[in-house]
Amino acid sequence: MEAFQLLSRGGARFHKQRFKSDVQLFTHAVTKPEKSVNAPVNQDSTLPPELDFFKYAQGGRAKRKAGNTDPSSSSAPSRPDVRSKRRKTNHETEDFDGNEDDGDDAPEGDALRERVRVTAKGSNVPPPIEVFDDLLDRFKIPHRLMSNLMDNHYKYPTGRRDLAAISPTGTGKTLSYLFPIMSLLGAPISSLKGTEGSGVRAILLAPTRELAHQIYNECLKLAVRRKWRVVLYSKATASTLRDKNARDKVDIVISTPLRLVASIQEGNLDLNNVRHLVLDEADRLLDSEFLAQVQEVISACTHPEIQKAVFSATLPAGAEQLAMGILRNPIRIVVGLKDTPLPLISQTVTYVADDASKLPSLLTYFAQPYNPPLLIFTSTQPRATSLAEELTLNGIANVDCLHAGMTKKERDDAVSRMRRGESWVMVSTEVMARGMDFKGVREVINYDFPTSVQSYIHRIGRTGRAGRDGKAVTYFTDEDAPYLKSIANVLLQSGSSVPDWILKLPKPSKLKKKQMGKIKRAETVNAARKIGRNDAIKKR
DNA sequence: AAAAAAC
Repeated sequence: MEAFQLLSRGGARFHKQRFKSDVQLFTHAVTKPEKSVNAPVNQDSTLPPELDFFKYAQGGRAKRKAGNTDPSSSSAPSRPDVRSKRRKTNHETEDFDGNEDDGDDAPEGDALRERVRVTAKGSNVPPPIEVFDDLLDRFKIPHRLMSNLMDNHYKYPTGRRDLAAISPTGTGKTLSYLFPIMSLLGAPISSLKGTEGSGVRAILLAPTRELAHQIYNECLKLAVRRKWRVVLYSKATASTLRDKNARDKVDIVISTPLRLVASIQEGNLDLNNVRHLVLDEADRLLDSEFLAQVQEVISACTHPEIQKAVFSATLPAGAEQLAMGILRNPIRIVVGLKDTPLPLISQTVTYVADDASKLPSLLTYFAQPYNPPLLIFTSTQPRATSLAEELTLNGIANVDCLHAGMTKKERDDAVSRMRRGESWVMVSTEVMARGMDFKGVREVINYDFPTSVQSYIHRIGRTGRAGRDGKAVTYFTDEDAPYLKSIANVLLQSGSSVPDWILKLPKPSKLKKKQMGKIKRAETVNAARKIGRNDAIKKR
């Protein structure tokens, strides 16, 4: 399977004239690299602003610890300061390796990858493309697909290669797998007269219904004016596909894992013709609650030529190991730095003492002018519901709520209101944390402290998308103290500043964390007793 | 370390 790389995607507005001049600039910079060596020009200035996801990176990137766990850095003889690496050209890097070449023999694409901070590993990694037109030269891209892409205002390709792709939030991962898949499938199965077997050829998995739906919408945009059958898998669509003839006309299925597993077990779905399997938000799909389901889907995909790909902005070591076990001879691509948010997002943390002080703080915030729409995260469903009610009672306009305890219709309606710009304040749980792309969101508030670094990175990644900047505020209480430092490190790595005293916090020992847990539990039990909820105690 | 999400 031919693999290729996309480099970056632009936002919603598209001016053909501007696009042209940007492309010329871009190409110029690549064909004459020696100029950029001598000239003290920041190479990044040749990037169109939408593409420069790291434009505010100066401060923070250098602070990343030398001993970071990113394996992509291990090939360097010593770890140079990130800031100087950023200005370093391909030539300089080679001198560093003792290579006397003037760079002309460097593997094609290395300079480009360096400039856009993409690292690629694996055998026979094809050179990246830098504009979509390069695809036409190197691959057989159906014309309709290409023109549908242009009609949808995609400006630049983004980092992608089949198999393991790690790229920050809002950098265009969805397109980077949809486009190659649709291109490689070539034509809808209904027009192929059996040459490609029968049955669905691509499965896209996502951890939430909302995300699956969003991927579906993106997919439909690329399928305009072609007879693709793209199915957003649900109870309803599953039942229309009980008939094998109907099933054989389907090209792409987008689903959450459990829905798919249910159909497989009922014998109402066969995945033996699947050529492309994508795990979006892979680390989430590979964590313990989803793992068995995902493995069942994978083992149902029996076609020998299947290409599997995992995508996420975060991939902790455990998840990566699982992923590597699933993938065959994978290429691993990292855009920017793994497990690090974009410097486009300016992050702050706010001390609020205890839970009771959170609402007053938030209301103070709302007393000042703010930039809707706003996304607020809470730790539980009831807290999301009650905070939304509380805000409405306090006169905040157009407050909405979304969590998985609501009905499908309620959830769908909430997302549509958000998409139409009718929600100004959306209070939500982890459901909204990953993948969701609401273009206008300029600010995220973590009302409740996130339960992991990954959760933090994904939550704040709802803003700062497609090259726009964003703001993220995180409330923390005394109880959150043991986890504060790990989040503070994330802020530092991505260019936001952190008060000194937080950095001086001792690294919490496992014992201390345990004690905090016990205190928390005791408090909860006491609170439950007070309101006579003994059932709540038993549950725990 | 822990809630949420998946049917």
